[in-house]
Amino acid sequence: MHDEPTVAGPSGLPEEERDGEHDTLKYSLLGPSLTKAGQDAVDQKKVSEIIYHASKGSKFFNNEEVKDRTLTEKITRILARKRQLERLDLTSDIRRADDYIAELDLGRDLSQVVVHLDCDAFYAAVEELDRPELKNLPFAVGKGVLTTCNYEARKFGCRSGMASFVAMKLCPKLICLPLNFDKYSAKAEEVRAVIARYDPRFESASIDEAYLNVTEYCRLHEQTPWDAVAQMREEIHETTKITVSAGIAANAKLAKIASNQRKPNGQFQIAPERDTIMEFMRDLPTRKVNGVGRVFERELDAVGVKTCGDIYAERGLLKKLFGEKAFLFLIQCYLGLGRTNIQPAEESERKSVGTESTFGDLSGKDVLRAKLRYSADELEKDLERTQVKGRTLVLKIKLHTYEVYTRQVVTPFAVHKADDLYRFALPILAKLEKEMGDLKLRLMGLRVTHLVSTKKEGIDFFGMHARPKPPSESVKAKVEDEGEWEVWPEEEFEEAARQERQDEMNEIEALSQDPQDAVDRGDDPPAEGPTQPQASESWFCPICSLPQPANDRVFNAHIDFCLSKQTIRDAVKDTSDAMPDRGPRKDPTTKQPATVRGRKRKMAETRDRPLKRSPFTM
DNA sequence: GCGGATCAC
DNA sequence: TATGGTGATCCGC
Repeated sequence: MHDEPTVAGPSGLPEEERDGEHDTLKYSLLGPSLTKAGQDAVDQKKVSEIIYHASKGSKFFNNEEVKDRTLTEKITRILARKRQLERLDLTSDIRRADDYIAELDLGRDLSQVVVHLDCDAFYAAVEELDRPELKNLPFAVGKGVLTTCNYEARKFGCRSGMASFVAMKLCPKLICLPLNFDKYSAKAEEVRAVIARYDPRFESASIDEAYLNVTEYCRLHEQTPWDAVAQMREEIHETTKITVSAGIAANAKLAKIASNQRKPNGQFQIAPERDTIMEFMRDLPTRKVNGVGRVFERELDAVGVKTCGDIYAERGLLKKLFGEKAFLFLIQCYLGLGRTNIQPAEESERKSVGTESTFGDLSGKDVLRAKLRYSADELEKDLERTQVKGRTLVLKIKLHTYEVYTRQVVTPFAVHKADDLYRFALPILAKLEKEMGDLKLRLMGLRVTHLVSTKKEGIDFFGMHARPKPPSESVKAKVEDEGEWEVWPEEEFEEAARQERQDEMNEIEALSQDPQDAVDRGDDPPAEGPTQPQASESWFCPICSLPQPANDRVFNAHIDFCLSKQTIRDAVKDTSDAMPDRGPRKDPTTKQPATVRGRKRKMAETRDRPLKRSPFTM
């Protein structure tokens, strides 16, 4: 682990006394999965050196260096603030912290038995079932970057998230397999079928992790949690040939930590007693807690908090150093508190859908537009699967230097068609090109947020047709009291949706007769004088090619106005001129048939999709 | 609300 | 030679 004395990183010396300029960087380069199992017997110092020298000089490395320096500076500021605070009277902060601690401790719930299940090296384990000859060979899943690797490979220091070529330096015989998501999903379903017998309301945390509340199960079967979990693990292994590790505790946070203690193929219980829990947390490195990553670990380490027990001594400072949320989170770590309500993910919880892809360094306006078009096409597919559209569109780019930028626009209507995604994202890209000169990119991505459902019908697992959900109230109003189980007629739905979109366009047209009107409606304070386009500091609208003032709001207002003047077809034609080597596109107003396959995929995804929870809140 | 940063897996 | 994709949250502005 990282407390190996010879390894760089949070340990030993206080942040400011550490001499080796690259110690923190070397620690960082070890990757985010240090807490994962299988590394205990590995010489981390040696691994660190190999990674460091394999990476040195690369653009990736240079960017990591920059990030490391930035973090070091931030930590310097944190320490300065800490010294400043320590000269002040903190008794009231300490009292407030103590009040909060007392309140939480009083409400501590030890009545529930929560289990965290984690499949061991899941993707690798699934691959191994198909190819038993891999059993005792070091191998990994994932090209370019390892998604996971088996324990044989971990002996060499290989880890998930590691670049393949680095892993090959550590383990020249490493075999890298391509990903087979469908296979893993299918196997995950098998595992879930078993665990559902122990808690039908289990919660999928990811494809290979789940939380269960087995309180009821243990009561009904008069079984101890330990025995019930041992039996469940045995049953999972027998029926799926997959081994899982488990943590048993009074809440999700502790169960998660516990499941890491006896990996692989083991289980660990933290008794539901206050003193046992406090004792366990006292010596637990902060990094073991879900929500504390490499950065927060370093920051905490710098202020003298290495374990959860160390949090108490600094309780009067933490809020001012790290903010309210982090303070509350840390106090809960100190006390070993976490949520106890375990429940299945709900469909409605999704907040965004996006795609991104990495390619070799690319530049050139046309090439980048082709990439943007590709992103739009990919996103359209995902939006169809997930049955949503979004009112905000986010463009993400990563320069060849690994610097990341995101820019977003609020679209005049909720978008999901590739043509719309492309058209509304294009001005953002054009703007970035204006801002930063010709871009050389290694990644581009698109995401929509502020989602609106486009679900036409719900089909439950018995094939029954549930009441459809129209795209909005305005469309819904057009239909009389439809039956509870009636299917929304496809054509009528499409027509209504089309009409709604046209209405929205018309509304924009009406509101934007003069771009200045749109500007005036913005919530910027009124300018001193009317904003006139200034040729010297202007951008060019990618649609009408006229110069526009270099002001975000004005520019966006103009884009809205400009787009609203055009028919969709015109805009498509317009953009396709800048797009060589692309085949004919379908008419964007044409109805897309909802395929049976699409629906099946959607349902599978809905079940697979984990419920994302903030580790900072209960 | 936006953009950067962090985190999990 | 070469370092991922998806989604969420938090913070500072």
